[in-house]
Amino acid sequence: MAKEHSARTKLLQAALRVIRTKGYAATSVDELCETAGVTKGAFFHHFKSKEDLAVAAANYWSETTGAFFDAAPYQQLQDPLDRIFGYLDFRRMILNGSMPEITCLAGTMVQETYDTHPAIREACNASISGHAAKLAIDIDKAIGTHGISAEVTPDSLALFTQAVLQGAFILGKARNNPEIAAECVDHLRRYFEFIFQQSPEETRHGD
Amino acid sequence: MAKEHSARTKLLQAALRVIRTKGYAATSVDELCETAGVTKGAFFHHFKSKEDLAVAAANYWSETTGAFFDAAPYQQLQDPLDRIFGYLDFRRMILNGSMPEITCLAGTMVQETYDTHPAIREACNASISGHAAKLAIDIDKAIGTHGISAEVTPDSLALFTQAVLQGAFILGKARNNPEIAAECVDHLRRYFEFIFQQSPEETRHGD
DNA sequence: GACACCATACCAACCGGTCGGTATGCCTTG
DNA sequence: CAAGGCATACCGACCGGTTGGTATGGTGTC
Repeated sequence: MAKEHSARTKLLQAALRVIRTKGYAATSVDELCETAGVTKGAFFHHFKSKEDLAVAAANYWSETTGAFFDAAPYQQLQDPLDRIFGYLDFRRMILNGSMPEITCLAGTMVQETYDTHPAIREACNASISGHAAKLAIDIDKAIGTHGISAEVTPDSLALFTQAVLQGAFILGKARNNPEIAAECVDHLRRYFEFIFQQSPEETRHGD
Repeated sequence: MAKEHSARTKLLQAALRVIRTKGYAATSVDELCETAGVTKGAFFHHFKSKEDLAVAAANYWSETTGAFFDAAPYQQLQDPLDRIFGYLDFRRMILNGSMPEITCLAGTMVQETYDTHPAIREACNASISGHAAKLAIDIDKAIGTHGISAEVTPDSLALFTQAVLQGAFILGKARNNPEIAAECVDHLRRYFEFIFQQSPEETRHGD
């Protein structure tokens, strides 16, 4: 159904790049077609509307990023707590690049569509909440094996990590500098160290 | 220069409401005029372009929110650390309302304009970074009077609070529920408690 | 009468979406 | 295997409506 270099896939990849750069509303169908190197006819053959493309792009985003994190090296660690810190260090490490490359499509789109395009909102929510749910599993296990000092639920804490990341992207965009995003992840990591009562020296830090 | 019910002010207030609901690009000049109850002639008399309106709206946002937080009751507290927790509890308290009412104009606009409209990006950055700078002053004082366990800078920590808030808004929009935003502020408060070594019972909690 | 303030009429460019048509390949039937 | 039948993939001209922006003229106030 989804060959590698079909017009549909090229349009989805173009959508990731363009929408992350200028948002959903400012992205025109014509520009998408030009970036993908296909015609308008191809666009409306595969997607019944611009909104439909946005939903498909959010789902495509969920699939590709899901596979990306599933294949990350930290997933091989046995201890769930190690995987959590591995995840945080990994997220900090991949903050290298330009803003359109490192930001989240779902977070960008949902900002301007949550009230006007329910279908897009739901697809973006599935992407963000689904990603958090995977992390919540490890958090739950880590609480079971390592204990915890504060009363926090795995789901709430996992969603908080996504909030920090989304906010870090906004700060990075506003200041035109991804560095601040890395600092935010550092704070987030320190919060996890506090919660799981680890000294900062006990685990290796990103750089 | 800025009478209370002038066409200019009505347009700025309309911009806050509409742009926070559907974003900058999806907001048309016509809709802004209709919402404000003025004509297009008035719009282009006061603003030389749509982008100019956006910059003015971001500055208007900085002014009004700045005055709002300056007048908040927690500012009367003597201890800078009390003011910090007062700020966090206040931010949590004002998370009542619909998403367009409680979200940040600057954070919403900068997402879709950072790469294409430098003037808007800079105005949004001034709003967010300026707000953080005020908080950083109290953080700096609190570190001086109370000490601190981890090595964090006031600026970095203040910006982190803004990242959490911005991310909390995105989560709230994605899940169509402001409640998750409040939970994020709870986590943020706990992080501050860890950093300043306060037990959670020592200070009064929001509700 | 100069100026700020605003209303009305209008424009060219661009928008999302439609439509008639073509190229290709697979399946079926003889 | 030849031919018919049909589905998928794609093309690009075209459409009505909307866009940000302009041009011009009126009206109240100093």
